[in-house]
Amino acid sequence: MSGEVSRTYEPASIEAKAYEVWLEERCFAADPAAPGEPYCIVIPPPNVTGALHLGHAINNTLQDILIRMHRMRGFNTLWIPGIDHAGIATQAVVEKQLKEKENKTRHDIGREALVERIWQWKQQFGDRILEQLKRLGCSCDWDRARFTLDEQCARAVRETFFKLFKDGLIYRGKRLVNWDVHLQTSISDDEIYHETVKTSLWHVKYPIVDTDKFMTVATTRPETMLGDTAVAVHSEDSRWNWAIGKFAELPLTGRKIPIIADDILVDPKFGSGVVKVTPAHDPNDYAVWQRQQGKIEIINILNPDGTINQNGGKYAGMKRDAARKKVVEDLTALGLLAKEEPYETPVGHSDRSKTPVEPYLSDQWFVKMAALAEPALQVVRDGIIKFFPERHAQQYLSWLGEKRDWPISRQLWWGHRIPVWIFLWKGPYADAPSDSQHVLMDLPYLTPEQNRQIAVQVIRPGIHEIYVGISVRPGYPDIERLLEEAGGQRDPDVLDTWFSSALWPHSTLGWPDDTPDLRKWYPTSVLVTAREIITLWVARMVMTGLYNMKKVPFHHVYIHTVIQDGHGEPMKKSKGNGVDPVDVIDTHGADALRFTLTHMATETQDVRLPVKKDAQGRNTSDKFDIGRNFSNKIWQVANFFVIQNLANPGAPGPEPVDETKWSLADRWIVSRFNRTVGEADAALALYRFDQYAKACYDFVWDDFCAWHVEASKPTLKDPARAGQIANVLAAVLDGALRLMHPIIPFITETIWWRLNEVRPRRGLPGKIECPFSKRLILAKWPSINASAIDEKSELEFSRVRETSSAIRNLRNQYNIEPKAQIEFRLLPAANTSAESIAFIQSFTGSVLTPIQQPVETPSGSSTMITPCGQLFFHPFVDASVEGNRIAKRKDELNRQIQTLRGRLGNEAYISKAPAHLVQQTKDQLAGAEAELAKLG
RNA sequence: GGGCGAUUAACUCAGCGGCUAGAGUGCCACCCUUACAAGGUGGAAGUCAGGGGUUCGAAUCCCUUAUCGCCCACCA
Repeated sequence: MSGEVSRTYEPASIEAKAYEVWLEERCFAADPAAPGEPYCIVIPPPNVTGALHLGHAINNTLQDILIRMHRMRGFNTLWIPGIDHAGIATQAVVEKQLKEKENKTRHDIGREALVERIWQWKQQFGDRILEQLKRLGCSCDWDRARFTLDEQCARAVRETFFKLFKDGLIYRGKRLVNWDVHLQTSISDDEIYHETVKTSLWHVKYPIVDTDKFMTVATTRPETMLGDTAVAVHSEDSRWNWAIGKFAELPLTGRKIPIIADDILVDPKFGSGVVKVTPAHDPNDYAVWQRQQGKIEIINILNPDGTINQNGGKYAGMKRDAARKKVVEDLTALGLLAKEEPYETPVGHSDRSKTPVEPYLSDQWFVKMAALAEPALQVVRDGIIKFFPERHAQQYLSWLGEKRDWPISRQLWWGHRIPVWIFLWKGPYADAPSDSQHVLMDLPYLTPEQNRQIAVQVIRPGIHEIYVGISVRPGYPDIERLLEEAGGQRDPDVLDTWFSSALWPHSTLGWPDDTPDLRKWYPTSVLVTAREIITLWVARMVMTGLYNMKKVPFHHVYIHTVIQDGHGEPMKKSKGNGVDPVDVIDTHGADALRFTLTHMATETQDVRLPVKKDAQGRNTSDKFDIGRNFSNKIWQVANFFVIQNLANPGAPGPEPVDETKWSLADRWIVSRFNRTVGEADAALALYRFDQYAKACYDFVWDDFCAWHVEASKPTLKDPARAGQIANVLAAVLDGALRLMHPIIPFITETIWWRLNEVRPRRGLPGKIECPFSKRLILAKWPSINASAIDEKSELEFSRVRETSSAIRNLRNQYNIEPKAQIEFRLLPAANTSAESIAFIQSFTGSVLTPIQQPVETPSGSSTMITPCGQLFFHPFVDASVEGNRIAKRKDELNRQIQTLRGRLGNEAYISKAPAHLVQQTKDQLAGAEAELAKLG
C-alpha cells in the first residue's frame, strides 16, 4: 500500500489527479433545483489583458475557501468564473502589436478588422487565465464561465442602457477628456504619466475696459488665451474685487470677457491674484464654467490633431508650439507681455505616444448619479450590505456621496457599442424640445409597435443644429436597420468597461431573463475584492443591482490584503512586478501557495513578498516554504503514521469506541480538535482567513504531530489499547482533513481517498463525527461537540507539556545524548496523576521515581521546580552548569518578584484594578517566592 | 492638499487596555530517535517608528512628527 505513495510530498503528482476527479464527477457544477440554501460568489473578472499575478491568487484562493466551506456545510453553492474585456487596456495591447508587427494603425485596417483581431487575442489569453485558476484549484462552475463582452452580457448592457435612457438617467454632455493629439484618441487617467518640463511662466497684461488699468495674469500656456472666456479674481481681494462685473479686453482677439469672482479657483495669496479662465482647455477652468452656469462662454480652439481651429482667428492651422511662439511675439510687440520667467511644471504625457496630452472638450454620454446613488448609500448605511473590515464602508460612502455623474462613453472600438442612433432634428426650431430632454415622439417610418421599442432624447451640440438620439431596446435589429436607412448614424463610441462589469452579479445569472439561476442565487452572498476598486466597481454594482433587480447584489463585501513586491509596491500588471502563481505552484505546490497566501490574509496590513528567481527562471519566494513545509508535515503524518498504523498487517481491526480506554492524551486531543473547529468557524464568520489558517496549523503541527502522535506511539504497541488509539487517530485525521480542505484541497482530498480505503468507517460518536463520503470535497463540515470539551484534561496535559519541556531544556544544557535515559526523583504536585508521569517519562526519555518527602540536595545534586512537581537529580550534575542554571533562574524570579511587589505596593492598583487580577498577582508572587525558597 | 490604513525580532506578519510581547523564516547548539532533515529538541534575538498625553496599568486609547501604501483632489 505505502509503496504507491511517494515518500516525500510531491504536489505535482497529486494535484492534477485530484482536480481531474472533481471535474469528472462534476463536483463544481451547480444546479438551481438542488436542495440547500443558496450560496453564490461571482468572481471579480480579471482583465483579459494579462496573466494573473499573486494578487489574483489570493483573491481567488479566499473565494475558493468560502465556496468549498459552504459546499461542505450543505449549501447549494455556485461560483461563477469570468473575464473582463478591459476596453482601453486590451485595445491598446492589440494596437501596439499591430504597429510593431505590421506597422499599421487601427485606421489602416478599420473597425471590424481590429475588433476581429482583438477577439482572436482574447481567445488565446482568456484561456490562459482560466487555466491559471484551475491550477490554483478553484472550484468554479466552468460551464457557467462568462465574458463581459459575450452575448448575454451584451443583452444585459443593452437592456440597462435602454432603461436608463428611457428614464432620462442618461444624457449627452460636454466633458474634458485627455486627448492624445498624436494618436488622436482619448486616453484614460491611468495612461497618463507626469513629467516635469522646463518652460516659462508668461505674465500677460489684460486691459480693463473703461479704465486705464491692466490686470496681469500668469500662464504657462499663452496660446490658450485665444480660448479665454473670463478672468477670475477672489471676491475678498481688495486689489481686484472692485473690478468684478466689469470686462477685460482679451489681447490679440479684442474680445471682451467678463471679470468674475471665483473663490475656489483663485488663491489671492498666489501670484497676481488674477486667473485667466479657459474652460475648454483646462480642467479647473472647466469646473468654473460649470459653476458659472451659462454666465460665461466656452470656446474650443483646437482641432483633433492639436492644431488651432477657426476659433483661433489668424492663428488657425498652426500647431500648438508654433502658436505659442507667435502669440508671445505678438504680445511682446503690443507691449502687453509684462514678464517672462523660467518655470518648471509637471505636464501630463500619454503613456502610449509619449507626447503631451491635451485637455479636449468633447461630447460624451453620462449617467446621472443623484437618483441612483441615494439608494446605494442607504443600503450600506442601513447595514443591508456590510463591509469587512468595516472601515472600508467609509470610502464607499464618501465617494458615492459626491454623486458625480458617471461618464460612460469611450472613444474606442473594443467594447459594447453605444446603442444610440443620432439624427438631425427636422422639425421647426420653435417646437424643439429643450436640451437633454427626454421626449415622447413617434417616428413616422416605424410601426406603433416598433415605436414602443425606442426612446428618444434631444441632444444639442450646437446653437443652430439640433440632434436627437434614439435608443433601441435590445433584440430589434430591424428597427436599427430602419433608423440607419432613415439617415440615423450609430454613435461610434463604446461604453466604459465598468458599465458591463457593474451588471456582473445579475448578468452572469441570466438577467435580463428571469432564469432559475437568477431566482436561486440572486442576491449573491459575498463579494471578495481589493480595496482599489471599491468605488469603480463595488459602488456601481450596488447601484445597477438596485436599479435593475430592486435588490442588493450581495450582502457582504470582503476587502482583502494587497500583495506587494519586496519594495512595498503593489503587484500590478502595469508595473510589470507581478508574479505568476503558476511559478509558485511549480516550485512549492498549489496547496502551499494557497496556505501561505491565506495565512497572510490579515485584516489591516498589506503584505510584502520579496521575490527571487530560481535556477529555472521562475519567480518564487522562500515565504511559501511555510505552506510547503506544512503540506509535507501533513503528508508524512497522515500517510506514514496514521494510515500506516491503521493498515499494518498486525494493526488492530476496527473495534467499537470505548472511551474508558482512552488516555489523557486522547481526551485532550479530542477536546483540542473541537476547540479548533470553534476557532475556525469564528474566524471564517468574520472573514479572518489568517486566523483560520493559523488554527489549522497549530492544531496539526503542535497539538497533533508534536504531542498526540508522540503520546500514541507507546500505546499503539499495547494490544489492549491499540484499537482505541487507532479509533482516535483515524477520527482526528478525518476531522482535520475536513477542516483544512478549503485551504489545501489537493493534499487533503488525496489523503482522504487512502483513509477511505484503510478505514472507511470511523468516528467517535458524540465527540468527532465522521460520516462517510467518497470525496472530501463533498464531505460534511466538522461540527463542534460540546461534550468533547474537557477542560480538566486540557489543564493536566498542558502541565505535562510544560514539565516535559523543562526536562528537555535541562537535557540540552547538560548535552545529554538523546538516547541516554536520565533519572529523577519526583515529589509530585497535587493533581499529578501516574498517567501524567508516564507521559513525561516517554516524552523526555527519563525515569521519574515518585517520592513522598523532599530530599536533601547535597553538592553534586540539584533540584528543579515544574508544574508537575519538584524534581531531584544528581548523576549528571556539573557544578558550573548547575550554578549558572540556578543563578539565572533566581535572577528571573527576583526580577519577577520585584515587579509583582511593586504592583501590589501600589494602592491605586489594589483599589482600582479588577479583583481577579489583584488575586492573580498575589498568587504569582507567592509562587515565585516559594520557588525561590526551594532553590535555596 | 483631503480621507483611510500601516510602522512590533535580521525578514514576513500576529497581538489592539491587564500573564515575563508571539508565530513562521533566518541564526546558534545538539540530533539522520522506527511519520517527517521540507524534520526533532533546546536557545539567542524586540526602548513595540520618534515625541507628548490619558490611565492603577499603554504595543494597544488620544494628540503630534516622520516615513510608506491605497483612494480622491492637484494650483494659474
